[in-house]
Amino acid sequence: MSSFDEVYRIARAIPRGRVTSYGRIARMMERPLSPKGVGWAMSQCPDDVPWQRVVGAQGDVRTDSRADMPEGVQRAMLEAEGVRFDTKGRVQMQAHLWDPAQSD
DNA sequence: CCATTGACGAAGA
DNA sequence: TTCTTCGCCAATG
Repeated sequence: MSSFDEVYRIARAIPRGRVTSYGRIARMMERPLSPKGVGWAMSQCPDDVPWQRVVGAQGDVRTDSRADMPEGVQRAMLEAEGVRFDTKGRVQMQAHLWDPAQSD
């Protein structure tokens, strides 16, 4: 299994309404990638991966910088599954961070 | 092989 | 709290 496949396997396990960060995924791996490595993998993930549930360590939406992706899409998708944002436009990590131990 | 560019993140000012 | 700087690592030309 390649490192990228492991990134996708972990991302697919994130439940609806929960989020995690690039760096956390990096550390969950058997052979850790750098956070940027995970970001690169996510930039070309398969369609069945819930990419919107992966945000920056402080809850930042990072996909708005991409020209091929309309701004606001990630936030809209997350809000549609119940994720709340703070006044600065960041995900309320305290409330939505995914804890694999609970897995729900 | 070298330089540059990311869907990053921690540390310091 | 916001802004810079720097390390990280895979991909691309």
